[in-house]
Amino acid sequence: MALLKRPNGTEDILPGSSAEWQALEGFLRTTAHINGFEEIRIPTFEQTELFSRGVGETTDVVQKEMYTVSAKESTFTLRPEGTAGTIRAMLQNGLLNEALPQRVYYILSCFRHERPQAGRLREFHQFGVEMAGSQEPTADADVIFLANQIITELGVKDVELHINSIGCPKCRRNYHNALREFFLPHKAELCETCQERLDKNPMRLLDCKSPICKEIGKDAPVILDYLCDDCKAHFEKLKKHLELLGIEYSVDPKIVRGLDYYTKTVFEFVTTSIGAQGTICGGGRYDGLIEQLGGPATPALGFGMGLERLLLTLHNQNAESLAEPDPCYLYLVPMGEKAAEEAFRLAADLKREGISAQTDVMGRSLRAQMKYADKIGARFTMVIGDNELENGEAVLKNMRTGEKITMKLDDSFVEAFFDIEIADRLGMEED
RNA sequence: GUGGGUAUAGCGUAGUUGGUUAACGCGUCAGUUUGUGGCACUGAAGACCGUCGGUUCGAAUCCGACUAUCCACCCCA
Repeated sequence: MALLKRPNGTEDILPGSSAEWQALEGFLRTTAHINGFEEIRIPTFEQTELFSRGVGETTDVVQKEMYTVSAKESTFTLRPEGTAGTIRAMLQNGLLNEALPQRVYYILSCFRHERPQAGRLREFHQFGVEMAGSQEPTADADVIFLANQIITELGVKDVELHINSIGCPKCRRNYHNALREFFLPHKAELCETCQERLDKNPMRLLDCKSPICKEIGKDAPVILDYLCDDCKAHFEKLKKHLELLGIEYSVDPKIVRGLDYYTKTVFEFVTTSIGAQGTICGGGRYDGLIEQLGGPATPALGFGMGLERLLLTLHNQNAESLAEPDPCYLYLVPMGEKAAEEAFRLAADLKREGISAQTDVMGRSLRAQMKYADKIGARFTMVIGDNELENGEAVLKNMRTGEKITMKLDDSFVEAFFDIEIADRLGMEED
């Protein structure tokens, strides 16, 4: 039988690294909570229209990257991002009728049919937050603070925060016209994609990597000069608050987000450590989205953080692992039928008390059992044979130090071992 | 969707100008007298050399297609 393989662009997270994922997720949860965000959990698939309406009909994500599946009489789409579904859930459950602002976070996987590459998967995991109800730039600073706190406390290096304002629909229209006017005379010289972009989304021209387009675009008009007074003031106040919080940033007028819903503030945390896909975190304000999805006109903003990219960055920077798997604490080594029964029962007693304990299920010799205990990193072992059963005493061996102590095999055993485990854990922390 | 690189045991690799039983390290399993792991030693299992087709007396080796994978474009987290 041929072996079935996992689909292209997906990953298995194996026992060796799941501890690290758990640690990361735990850290994200507590940090989000400290910042006033509570978890929301939403379905993996939604009605396709939610994304075409929310993310934008013309975006690449909607046009060519969605996994749309039909089941029976309906068709659904696997979420390509978290914002649309989260806003939908908030509206459907009336969260915007509660005290504002509403702050929610989520950890979920997203699906996009792209060609996989470094830092880009077809199923990837995202931590994201959304804050709804405030139009104040302080809200923007509040959200960026959380992203910044996460990245700095994880010890990620070589990350820069880039911010920009792409204005409200009004200023953007003016800017688009200015851009078209600027580039039109050079249209023939532009690369093929840029010729298309000129029509579809002229702001993308500024982001092109082709040297010719770059050269032509050098003196192109800058969005920041086209912002209306309101958007300009918003951006200025955001910058002031970032400075107030001691968050370093640079203004990058070339940042353009590919999802249609963004307005005013957009930002990215970018690293150079993981190849071409260096955006670890991206987000911004989307004041029009909630209304677009049929809710009351409500300003909001949020960000998404790619967890694979985050871990990839930490690994490439040789950061200390976030967590090591917790080992087995006591491995019982029985010799003989009777002892095996006793060891089996004893291991169960330990497990009921929350102590991770194992014993032989392979029918192995003493020597082989000791080797196995060593390989799985067991902290302690204890051999139990006929002598031990008779004397009611057994020798506990510390596998790290080789130290041996004799313990009574009566009712006091579990409690006594519990104390030893605590002492060992404390000792480990000191190392 | 468009480029380019790569494809040999679970992992990492070797395989000389096509030539007979495809090699090595790590890992796995068993053992080195049922009384204590790490080191060492002995042995074993494990590969239709990515798939299909072609050239040839003969292909892991040359050619083609496909698939997977990696990197980049595009796009985004």
